[in-house]
Amino acid sequence: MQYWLMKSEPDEVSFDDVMAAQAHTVAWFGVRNYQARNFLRDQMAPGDGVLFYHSSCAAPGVAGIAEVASTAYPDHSQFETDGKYFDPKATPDAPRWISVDVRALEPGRYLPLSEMRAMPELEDMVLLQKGSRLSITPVTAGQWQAVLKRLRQRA
DNA sequence: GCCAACGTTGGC
DNA sequence: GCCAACGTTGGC
Repeated sequence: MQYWLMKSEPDEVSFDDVMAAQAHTVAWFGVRNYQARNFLRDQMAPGDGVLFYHSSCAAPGVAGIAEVASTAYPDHSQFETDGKYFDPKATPDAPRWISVDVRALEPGRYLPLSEMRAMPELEDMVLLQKGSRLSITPVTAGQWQAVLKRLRQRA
């Protein structure tokens, strides 16, 4: 069992959007970075823990707890010729980009980035390293525990 | 394989 | 909107 932090722009897909979706589950598509793709393809497994992070918004931070809900499969959006995620070099026989399904489990107290930066347990978190901008980053068990503890504190 | 130019991310 | 940091592209 591994843990991850996955970034989403709440204007696109917020944690509440996923909670409201059928079975609290959505396809995670649109990852167009090879390192993040490789995490999806090679390392993620159903049941892995996911910190659902809101980026590019007024108060970035972790909005809730989710889990990986499928094995990896080709990202449909790479074949949609009219879509912004279309990749002309991808073919159904040789897909480039990968999706997994993500299921929302538990909304938390919103944990802002500013507060995360002040937590000594998160000092080494990949998300918080200078220049880090990967949309999917690994989280250690210790970091996971520290974040969950905060998310579950009463508001 | 190098590297300059360009594009994107994302916090502020 | 700014800008630092990083990734990708493509000429050579």
